[in-house]
Amino acid sequence: MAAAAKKTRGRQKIAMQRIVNNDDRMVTFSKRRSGLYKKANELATLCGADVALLIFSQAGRACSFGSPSIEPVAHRFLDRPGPPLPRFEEAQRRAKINELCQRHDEVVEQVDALKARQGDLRKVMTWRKARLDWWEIPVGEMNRDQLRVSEFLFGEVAAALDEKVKENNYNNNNNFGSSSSAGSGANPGGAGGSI
Amino acid sequence: MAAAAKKTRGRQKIAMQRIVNNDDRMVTFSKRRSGLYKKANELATLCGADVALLIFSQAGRACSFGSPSIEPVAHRFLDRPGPPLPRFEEAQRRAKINELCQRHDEVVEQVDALKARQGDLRKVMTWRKARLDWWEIPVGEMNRDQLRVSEFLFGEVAAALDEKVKENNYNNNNNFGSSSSAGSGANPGGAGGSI
DNA sequence: CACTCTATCATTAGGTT
DNA sequence: GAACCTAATGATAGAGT
Repeated sequence: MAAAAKKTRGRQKIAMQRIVNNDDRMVTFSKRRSGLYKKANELATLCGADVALLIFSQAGRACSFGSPSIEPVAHRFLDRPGPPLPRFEEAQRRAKINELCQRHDEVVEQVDALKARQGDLRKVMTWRKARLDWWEIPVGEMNRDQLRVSEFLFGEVAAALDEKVKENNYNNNNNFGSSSSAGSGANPGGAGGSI
Repeated sequence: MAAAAKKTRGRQKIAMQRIVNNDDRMVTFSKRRSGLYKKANELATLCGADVALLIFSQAGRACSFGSPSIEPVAHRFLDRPGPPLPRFEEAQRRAKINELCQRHDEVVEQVDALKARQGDLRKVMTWRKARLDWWEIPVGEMNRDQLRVSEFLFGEVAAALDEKVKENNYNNNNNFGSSSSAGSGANPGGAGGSI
């Protein structure tokens, strides 16, 4: 019988040298940067390591990834040898992030399971309702942990939103998941939110 | 003819959580660190980017990779000259935001797909559109309800925890937090453990 | 430890929408 | 750009040396 025509050529080997075509290079940069973040996060998660990753695109745009975060790790390296940093709060924060990531993965697994079973929407609705109820708890009735969660999350959200709004002033792309920084184009003077 | 016995089991999937066994964890650390270096180098080569990678093993050993080298890239990131932007906090905050938002969007995506498969596509689209609109509103102009919604959206992953633990009771047994983080079973009731 | 081997899993180049 | 797809390439877990 006739061989079925392949739909795509699949992944092709590329030479390990600068990609000449601008579009291809930018696409590859974006894809591989995400891949690098993922790998870095996996290393931190699996091995309990602290990882900081700084990237400057060829255009000069700064991107970063850090576990637990950029600054402590970077300074820990740059300031060596020096007085050891107090690590208690860092550990605390990192534990939060890590557990959040772990639980996120569990959520993904659960969702996959639900998809596989096809048709148990009730659980999802229950799940979402429960989440809503959680945030409906009056502040006065929150316990200490809940308050801490609220403060932490909302502080981050507010900051991120603020940054995002600035970006939207000159860029239609308001995808919140983008890891791009504000970039130099938005703030010629450098006074803005660019890293 | 008789099938030859397989010599090895090949690569096996592992859970994305801290590797408990010390030897395995160290081996994985070494292997993946090398892999990360290679990936970072490929990103720098293919895309002409400057990359700095700092790693502290759990034992506190410092490792680094840099293209062209560590210190210039790191300082370029940490020491922004001139403009009044010595805000390291922003950098670390952004790193966390990016990571969390990417993961958040992934989960949202899963839920969207699930709902769409149920035939409720219209609601999903409406919801997503509304969600996009939120980002257009400056934080300072948000009313309390909008802030609460933003908080909810961002905290979706974290807030799912409790329900997730419950669901695990009849699906499969997950034991995360085997090391540093708080155990899951310890706080079944309500947002108890830290994020 | 570092390196090999191999089967398997994960990532991604190149398209398409 | 981002999301999705497919077919390859690439990375690596586990075991052995």
